[in-house]
Amino acid sequence: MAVTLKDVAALAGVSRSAVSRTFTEGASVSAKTRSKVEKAAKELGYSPNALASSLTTGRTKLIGLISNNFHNPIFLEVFDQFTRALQERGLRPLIVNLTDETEPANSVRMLRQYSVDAAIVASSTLPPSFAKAFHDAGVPVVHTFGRSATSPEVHVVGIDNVECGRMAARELRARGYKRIGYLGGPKDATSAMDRFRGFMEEVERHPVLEVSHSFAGAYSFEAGREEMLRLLKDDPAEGYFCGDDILSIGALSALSDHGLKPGKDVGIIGLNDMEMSRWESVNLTTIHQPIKQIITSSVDLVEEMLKDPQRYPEARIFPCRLIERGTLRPRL
Amino acid sequence: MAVTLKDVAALAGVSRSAVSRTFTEGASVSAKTRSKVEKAAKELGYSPNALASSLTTGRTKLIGLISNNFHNPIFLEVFDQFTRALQERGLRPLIVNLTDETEPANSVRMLRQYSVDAAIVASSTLPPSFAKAFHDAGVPVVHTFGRSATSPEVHVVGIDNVECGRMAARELRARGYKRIGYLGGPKDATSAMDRFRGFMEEVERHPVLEVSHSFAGAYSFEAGREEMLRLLKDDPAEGYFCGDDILSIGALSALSDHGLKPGKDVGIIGLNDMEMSRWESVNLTTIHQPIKQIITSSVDLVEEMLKDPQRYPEARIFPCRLIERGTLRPRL
DNA sequence: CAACGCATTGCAACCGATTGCAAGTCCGAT
DNA sequence: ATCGGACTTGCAATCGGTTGCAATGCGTTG
Repeated sequence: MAVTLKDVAALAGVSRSAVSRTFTEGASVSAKTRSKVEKAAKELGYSPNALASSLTTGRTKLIGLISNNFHNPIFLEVFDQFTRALQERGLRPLIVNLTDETEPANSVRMLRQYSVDAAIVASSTLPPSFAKAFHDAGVPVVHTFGRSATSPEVHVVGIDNVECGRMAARELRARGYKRIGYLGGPKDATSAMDRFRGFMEEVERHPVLEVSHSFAGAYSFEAGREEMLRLLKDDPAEGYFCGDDILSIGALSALSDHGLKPGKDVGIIGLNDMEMSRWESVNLTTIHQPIKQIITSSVDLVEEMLKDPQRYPEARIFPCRLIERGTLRPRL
Repeated sequence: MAVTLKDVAALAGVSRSAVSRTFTEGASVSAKTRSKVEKAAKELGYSPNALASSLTTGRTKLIGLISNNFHNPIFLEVFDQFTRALQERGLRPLIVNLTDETEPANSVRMLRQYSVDAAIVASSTLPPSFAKAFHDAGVPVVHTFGRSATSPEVHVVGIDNVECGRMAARELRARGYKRIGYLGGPKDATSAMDRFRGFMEEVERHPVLEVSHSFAGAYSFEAGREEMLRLLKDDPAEGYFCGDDILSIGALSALSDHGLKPGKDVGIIGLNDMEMSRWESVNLTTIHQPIKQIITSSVDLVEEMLKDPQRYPEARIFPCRLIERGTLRPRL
């Protein structure tokens, strides 16, 4: 059915090796042979079978992209950036949607079956052990948005979530909020835990602050909204750090239900600075996470690993910064 | 490096064929051999190389998923559904992000290089000829969200955009809007054209209606907002059909800038019924497109094609329905 | 006990490419 | 005219599996 090396070789009147060589960078072929082959290839509409060649070269240019976050709009930006960045380098994203899986075994097996050159775990909720499983199975891996560590077991690219937690607490305090709350993502998400830890660290340095906390069921609008509705039934705090912009937006929706004005009646600070947070109707004060740089850097790292699979694990942590908008009252 | 058939065969003391056969459904192996092989395989942590086997079987279970719409939040839902549906059937999504490409040649070549079993073009903007290019190159293809036709050249799954345009016009008229407008997606998007056509068809049946139209630069929040800001400078219509929810949401943001209340001062009806449209702060009256059914049906169709590549092309068109929320005034 | 039939097994060719090696070609230099 | 060296080229083995075919072994039957 499909046109193969052999067909081209036959038409061009050369050996199969000659054809192979005209299609591989830096191989030794005369101009004459090359042009004969190219002519024949064009005539037949030949393009080399990447999978067959992977057998001998050991490279597929396939990169597993594993994620479990298909409900947070920020991930549309993430996918866009990742697929672009990979494509620009001639790499092909093979997607794994974890849905509710938290065990790496299946993904590891599947990606090994397809001989991916490397894997990217794009998730702020999965523990380091998840990414480690790929490493242990011999699949080079980068954990993007993973838990930062001073001595990581696998490559990690992302932000310092603990520091972000501190930053949020500092901001709330700087604006005179006394009774403050943390409204985090799922309790078992590493990012939710780390942000919480940093938040509490900072709070505890200032005994005057009164603190409460709760965890939403997911990083999603609905979860944020529901959690805030629940909080509003009791005795809500004056200002909240929501562990993610989409939670914040859910929370804002709950506030509006109760006729409360964000930034005036209740303070909200998010994290991510996603596109939507800039919308006038949202106008969320938030901590900016440099998504684009993180992703570019992740893919750079993937390329480095392809060159040197033994590369010593590295953590690339990017700084975050406050984006002042309308959901926190001004600094005192 | 990796464990191969041969290693397992050696350890189990059988031939390579025997190992291969224990891993292929319905092959003839005795229980004794099978258990020996399984034991050896487990011991070595063997799992078959899907790419190598694809060489002889001609099946990779790789499905190309091609899209150009990474800025419309609806596509997060789309990707989630697609990746899930494919995985459930043991198929693997290989993503192609078209960014700004509109020529199929590159994608076709790439997907052929990776011997995908089939391709799904998920786009409401690309013309039928785009999907046809895959078909012509011998890659079975389904065009999801593609232009519907009575005699399609390739499989199409989606909605009748012309009818949606009519429906929108009918609704605006039924609510007493006289000066109405179409605010569509990009001029060259098939969905934008078709919705416009239906809209105009219906309008022309009622000479009392005064109509205007314009096309946004993209299916995105920013584009919708900008277009509406531009319209508000002149002499805006009383009610608009926005070609997509995300355009509508952009438009709503522009209205709010001008202190205009949707549903009261200006009517807006969208199309898609994405998650966000249900948010209280949005509360968009819109035409629901049954995304989930469309995607499930698309993947079903892919499976059918794998069984019978010569399958006669088919259009599966799903009905849409109005979702009444707050951005259109009540029916007269 | 021999012959038969069937399930199981291994051999070897093949899928579409790459690559080390040895043979062949071409050229200029002596 | 001869030689040496640098390029080209094709052969054949290989990557990790699959599969048609023939051989083997087994139990059963007459």
